[in-house]
Amino acid sequence: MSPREKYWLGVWNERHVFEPDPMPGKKKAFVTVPYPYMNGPVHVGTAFTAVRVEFYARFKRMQGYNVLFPWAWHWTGKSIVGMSQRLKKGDQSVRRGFVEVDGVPEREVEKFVEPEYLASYYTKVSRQVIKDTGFSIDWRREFRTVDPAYRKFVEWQYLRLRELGYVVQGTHPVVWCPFDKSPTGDADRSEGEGESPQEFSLIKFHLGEWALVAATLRPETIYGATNIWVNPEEEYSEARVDGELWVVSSSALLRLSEQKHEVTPVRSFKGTELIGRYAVAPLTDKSLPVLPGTFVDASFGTGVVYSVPAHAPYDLAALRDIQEGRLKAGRDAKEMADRIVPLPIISVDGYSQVPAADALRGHGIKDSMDAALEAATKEVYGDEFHRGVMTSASGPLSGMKVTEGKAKAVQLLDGTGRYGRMWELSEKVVCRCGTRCYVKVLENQWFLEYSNPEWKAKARRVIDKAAVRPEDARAWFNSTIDWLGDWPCARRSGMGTKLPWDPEWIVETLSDSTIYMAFYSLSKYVNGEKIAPESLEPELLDYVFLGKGNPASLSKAAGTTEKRVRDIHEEFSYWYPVDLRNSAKELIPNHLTFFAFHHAALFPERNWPRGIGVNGMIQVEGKKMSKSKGNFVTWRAALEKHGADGFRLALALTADGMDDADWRDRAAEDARSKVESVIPFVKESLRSAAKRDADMLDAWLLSSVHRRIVAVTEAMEGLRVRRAAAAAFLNTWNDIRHYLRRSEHPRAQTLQVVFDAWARLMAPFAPFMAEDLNRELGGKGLICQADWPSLKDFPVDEGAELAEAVVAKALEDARKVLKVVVGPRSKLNVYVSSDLTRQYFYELAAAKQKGEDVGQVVRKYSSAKIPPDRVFKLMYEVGSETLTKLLTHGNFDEFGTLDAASRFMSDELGVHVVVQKAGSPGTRDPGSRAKDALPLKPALFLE
RNA sequence: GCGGGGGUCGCCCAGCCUGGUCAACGGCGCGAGGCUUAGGACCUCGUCCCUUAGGGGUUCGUGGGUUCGAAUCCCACCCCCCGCACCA
Repeated sequence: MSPREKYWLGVWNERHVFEPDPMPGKKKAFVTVPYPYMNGPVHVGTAFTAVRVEFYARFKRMQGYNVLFPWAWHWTGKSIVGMSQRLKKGDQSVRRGFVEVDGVPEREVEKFVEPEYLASYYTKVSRQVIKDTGFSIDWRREFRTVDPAYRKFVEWQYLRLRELGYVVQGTHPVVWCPFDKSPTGDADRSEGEGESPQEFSLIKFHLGEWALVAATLRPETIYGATNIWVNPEEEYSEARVDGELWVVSSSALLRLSEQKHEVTPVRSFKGTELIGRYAVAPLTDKSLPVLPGTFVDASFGTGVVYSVPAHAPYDLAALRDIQEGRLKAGRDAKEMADRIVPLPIISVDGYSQVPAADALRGHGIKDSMDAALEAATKEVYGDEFHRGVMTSASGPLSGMKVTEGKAKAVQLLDGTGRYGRMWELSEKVVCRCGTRCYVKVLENQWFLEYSNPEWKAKARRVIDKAAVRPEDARAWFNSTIDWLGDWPCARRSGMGTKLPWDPEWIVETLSDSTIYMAFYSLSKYVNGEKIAPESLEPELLDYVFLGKGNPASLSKAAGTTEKRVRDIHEEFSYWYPVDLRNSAKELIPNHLTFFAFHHAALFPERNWPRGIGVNGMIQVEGKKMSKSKGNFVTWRAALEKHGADGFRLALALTADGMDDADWRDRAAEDARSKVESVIPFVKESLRSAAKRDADMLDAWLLSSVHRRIVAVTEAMEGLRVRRAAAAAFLNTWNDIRHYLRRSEHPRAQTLQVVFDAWARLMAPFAPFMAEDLNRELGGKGLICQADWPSLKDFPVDEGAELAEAVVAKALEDARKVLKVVVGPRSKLNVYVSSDLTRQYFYELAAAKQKGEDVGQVVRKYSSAKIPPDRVFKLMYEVGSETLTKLLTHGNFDEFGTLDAASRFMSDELGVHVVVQKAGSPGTRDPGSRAKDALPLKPALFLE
């Protein structure tokens, strides 16, 4: 950190400039960003989202608002615990992540086996980097989501939600890790991302007194079944399942019992025992031989598969393995296999009668261990499912589409009593902890009932009433509200708050983060030890957040004063509702929508959020940022490399709205050098400035600054941060540069007021430099507490703007001419239009604009010898804005303007520029061009 | 598949809502010049094609349409990114 940065941080801190308390009567802005999850250090992505709120906070403060921007840390959840456990187990990749990516010293990593330590370490380093970046945060309100007071707050919230009937219990299949004893979401998996529980059909084949149970996704193919596969190497079990005697793989028993089936094992045996026996299929009553299939995975489904060689590439390949002797089978089994021919029951365009055979050929598959079988299977299943038709060989299904046949088959099978269901994953899923996952049916799971139509309607009204920035995001919110179903809001493991009425369950991490912005009012008192966490009983919180109950008796129960309790309620009432909550767009489908739902449920309408901001995701050098790709950029690393102001400005300039940002080192360096050259530029400019009266050019600069102030203000209100920063920094700078170049003697007083405004415009983005600049300019006090530039000090001067536009246009035309003309170029004659032409132009343009008869005007000025088309064309060319300015400033002195600028134009063009007025006596006009001059379009002639 | 956002002159990107001032802002890169002992930084000019007078031609994913006029409006299509849940 540079000494300058350190200095200003110290000043802001000493003067408590970012520690607001309620100021009744003063307008307020309460702005928030989701607390970051502390399983790692904050990174450039966190910064990109948070800095938008930081800019907005500083902007609003300068506009005279009492601004509260608080911060907190998310510890709730199982990821922190999971990482800690993996480290403990000796997982080197986790360790490397800590050390190499996050930059944690070895001696600290040792202590990360304690999850709380891990989180507290990252909290410590993250807090410091946010402070060093100069965020205008009120740290008095900081908390962690595992703090006792916060737990009390979450308990209160869930008690009230349950009373409202929004928390309900239900049963649900989940991907389950038996080691963690917890559902395993996508992020928790090392294998099998995107897999979710699928419902398989169970079909029972009679084998003596047993039901040999096969699992399938294609029950309609029962009509094409030719045999049954079991893996001779695997262990199978006889067991009583839901009152019947089943035979399935031993591993399937566990899964069945986890899926609410009543399972009592009887005995187990090797798969070989089943080989060569016959089992009877339902519906067709065919006796099918049981054959050895080494491709059968016992830990998938029931470990029993019925074979449909016409339509399943695996089955056909395995059958041929036996028939052609690649797989050793017993003599009986071999004979049984030899008698089997594929039995087609589905026809598909583009395939022969036996699609499986086509697929084997097409993929060059030789045996049942071929890796290409996976793809071949997908292909055949897909085509059959979408385009297949059941043939007459499929009995009652014949003529149906496959999709219909499937439903019909289920119905028929169910009627025989030889049908069941089982949840399964179609691909292998492995938990980060290394354990293979399966589907468990969770009972008595607690849900937030987001499917409730009344709740949905209310949430929708929250969004309708809120300002959503950018506006495009609103449609996404609305479709999310429609789509959202019940959300499991509690789980068994990880850090967090227990459900008060069912302490087996811990409130899930997204579900405890919905209305916590309200807690920032209270946390100030808790941190200041003005109220004890254990006294925060639900009734007291009802008063704090809802104004319900009697503060006198509540304060007594809480062991504090009535005034204290009233103060806390006042604090909440002052700051709430949230004026802006900003997050990255991937939080729309969950957090931000939950935020709307819960406010709708718990708070009266006046406390619903007023503003929601959404930004894009961040990429690094054009690629998605990830720890494994090695392009992970921590906030700390970026800050140290580019300095606080450079880092902030670079983030500001990288993207707007919901667009994804691209973090480029080069761009950040550029931003830094821009910030750093501001003050030298200002000093140098002031040194060469002169004391003189204001002229047209000074008026122009003030007018331009007026436009910039408007642009920055509007962009900031709309959270168009990139646009705002570009206008504040770059465009304003360009205006000043133009002024300096254009003016022979830049005026000190003009520069002083312009620089003063410029410093303020830049202050939200580059606060350190802005403070320095403010001091350099002799400003008293702190710029972060100064007023936003006032438009009154920068009057619009259309005449001056018009004058500059005319000069710029003349220069542009002259450059074009100089570019194409070869030949003499020592002198450029510029002819301003004559009074007659000018009068003609004005009247014609005015007539055209008003839609009046132009012919009359043309006839009146026929002596000007200018075709009206030229005038109309020019009108378009200059644009309605400039044209209107011209027509309303009838006394605009074009000749005077250009004549005064002739020296400047000579310098710019490198030729001597002579400005003359057409029609005045003694005009030198060797090319006889003067007559062609029009207002805003002087004629040119090069000699 | 469903939902959301996008495809602009080498690259990044503005413009699109409210059609004409759009060959199209700004930044990067590149070229020329200035400054400097030199380099860097900084400043100026140029950077679709053609053009010996400010002009012309062809462009804004593709194909149609509306209009005197379309990057901007309408329709169809193609392509890219993101989300799709027990997870922060």
